[in-house]
Amino acid sequence: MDERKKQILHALIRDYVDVGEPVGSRTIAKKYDLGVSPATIRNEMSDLEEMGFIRQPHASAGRIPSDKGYRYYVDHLMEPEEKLLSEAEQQKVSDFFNNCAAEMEQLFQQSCRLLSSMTNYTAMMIKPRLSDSVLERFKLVRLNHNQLLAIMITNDGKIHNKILHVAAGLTDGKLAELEAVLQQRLLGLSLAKVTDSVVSELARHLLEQQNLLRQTLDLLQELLFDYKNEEHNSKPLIQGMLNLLKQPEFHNVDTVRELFSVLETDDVVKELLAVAPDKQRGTVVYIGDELSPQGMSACSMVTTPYYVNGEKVGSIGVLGPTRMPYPKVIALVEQISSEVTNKMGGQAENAK
Amino acid sequence: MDERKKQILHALIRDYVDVGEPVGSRTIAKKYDLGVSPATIRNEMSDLEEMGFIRQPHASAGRIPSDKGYRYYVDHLMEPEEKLLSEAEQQKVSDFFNNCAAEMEQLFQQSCRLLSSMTNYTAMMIKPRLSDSVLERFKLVRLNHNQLLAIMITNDGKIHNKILHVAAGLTDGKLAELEAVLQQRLLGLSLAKVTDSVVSELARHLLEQQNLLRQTLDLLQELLFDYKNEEHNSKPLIQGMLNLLKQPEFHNVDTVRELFSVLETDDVVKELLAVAPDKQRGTVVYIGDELSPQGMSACSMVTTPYYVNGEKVGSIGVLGPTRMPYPKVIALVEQISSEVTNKMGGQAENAK
DNA sequence: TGTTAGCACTCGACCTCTTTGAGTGCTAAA
DNA sequence: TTTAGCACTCAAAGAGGTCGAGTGCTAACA
Repeated sequence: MDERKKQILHALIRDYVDVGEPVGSRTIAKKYDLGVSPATIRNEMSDLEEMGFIRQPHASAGRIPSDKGYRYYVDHLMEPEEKLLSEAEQQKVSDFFNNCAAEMEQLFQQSCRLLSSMTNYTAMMIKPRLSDSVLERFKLVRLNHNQLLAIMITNDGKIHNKILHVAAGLTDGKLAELEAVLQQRLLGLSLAKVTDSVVSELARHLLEQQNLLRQTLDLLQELLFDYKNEEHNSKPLIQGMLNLLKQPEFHNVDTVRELFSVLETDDVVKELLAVAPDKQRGTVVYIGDELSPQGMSACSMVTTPYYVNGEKVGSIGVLGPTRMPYPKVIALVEQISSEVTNKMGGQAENAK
Repeated sequence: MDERKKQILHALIRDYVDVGEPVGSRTIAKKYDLGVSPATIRNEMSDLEEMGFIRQPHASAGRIPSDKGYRYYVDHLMEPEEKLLSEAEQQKVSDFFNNCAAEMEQLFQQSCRLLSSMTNYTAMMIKPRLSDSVLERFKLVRLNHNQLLAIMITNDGKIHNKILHVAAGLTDGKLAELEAVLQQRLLGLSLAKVTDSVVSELARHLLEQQNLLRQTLDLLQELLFDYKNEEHNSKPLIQGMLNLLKQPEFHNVDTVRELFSVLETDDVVKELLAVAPDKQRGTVVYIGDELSPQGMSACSMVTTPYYVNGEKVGSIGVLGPTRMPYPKVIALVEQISSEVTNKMGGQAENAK
């Protein structure tokens, strides 16, 4: 892979991403002046094709990058200055985060929407796992003789409730004791750490010292059960699916249907977003067939994690056609993810 | 509009809904035996076209129903027996509602999904307005010296929270008094009725008798503010947009994009669903251009309200192409809405 | 007067054929 | 090793032709 081949591949990809049509040798010679004639470029392109970096949609057409070509571009060819956001974009992002909602749930939604509108692709995000959030307050409030309201406040500022049915014999005094014990044992733990084992240890403790009913324990189990499953929370946010319809790649309804069906099964998206941060530090780009699920081979995905206290708690990403301006998209995703990280960090401080 | 014309229109619509292609005079003569020749039917169809009930997509094609034709069909031609659900469908619906989730939010989502999967169209629903739900419990819990947790439980079983910041001077005693007054004045009122006027009347009362700070009032205002706006709650549920892609009417990506954009702006959908129950008792069918927003003229919508304690609290409906089997869809929508009504009634009883 | 048969006519769908032009690969010369 | 020149390929777009479903009209019939 000599220098000139690199230049040609780079030029070809830039042009194709821009225009969306197969690029011929003449075009490259004219637009990007490499100091050689189209014929030379043709020879080089022939080599590049043999190496698998580009291909011809049909015999008498120009070349388009293959997945492998994009991969090489992303790994070796992209230049730092391509990644810069324009003045206006920079402005738009920081404006948004200066004025955005304080509430977490809304922040997530709106960040996602911003990302999708600025890239014109589909943005997706997994929210921090609930089980990572730390229990900051725990309250038991009596509603009436046999109903109790359990309140948990976590460090992300969320308030969780559950109505518990209790045996009639629970006096106010015992209730207060119970609350105190629970507070002592559970506060400061992440919901994940409030595992069954902690709960059951607590059970022994309560049974011996406080002489409280086993039933209370079952209730606690029940209370935490939802958050272990955390079905509703783990559903990824997806914004701007319609943007994809604007792309010429998706002008065929069947393709669209296939792709959207995949997106609708949240699991797939979740896996894609979730796997990324564990495997590798920072931003990950999936190109074409690297997206395992069927029906997405015409797509690429750029994802990056965001952090709270230095720990990866979720990811945010963009799904678009393989023919996407990778540097721009990567820059945007990273910019927004870092803003989210900031906001989350700030928010978490405030709540403490 | 003589009897034979009606028969021909009826036959034409049934056939077109079934097959999806323009219907010719020969087809009608063969399939539905009206005892007359194609020529006669041609003459009648010519009249029907002049009257605006049917039209020709192009000169040498068969006829298809116009919006007006569907309208006439829905208003005068549909026969009760067309509306019957099959054994299997009936079974599916009742099975679903026997095993469905107890929680409201899930019930709504799942009902919507059921409706969309059984019709193969898009189902949509507006949830009961929060401001209609009645305040059943009200609690103030102190978190620390300057934070208060306000808890409201409404008769739909929902728990609402808000953290309030209070002046440091609020003693436990005053807090209890405050809670008592608020309980006395607010319980049993719908959130809508807890209007600014009630709040401000309460303000006077508190200021005079309890000598509590104006600040507390502001907090209460703030507390209720969310529920008056109730942004998040009023967002309509939409399920099965992808189903529409299966319809031949939506094989053109531009049409799809236009339609989906309309659906994405919740307001439009909300209005459609919301207007229905006020205007008229029971099920409403919008056909083609009767759906005011641009980009939906190829669609029809069937909506019907559901009730709690005899009052309309929301609606559920189906959006599909104008070429839809109206009787079936109407029957399904009504069936499911009545099941939802049942469930809601039952649920409301339990919560009390 | 209403109904029917017959027939000419229309027009989209589909097929084939041709033209056009962008782009290549190859060869021979610089 | 690079370049110019040229023959070749192939999709896209357009033109022409056939087919068939379906109509409208007219004249005959009950």
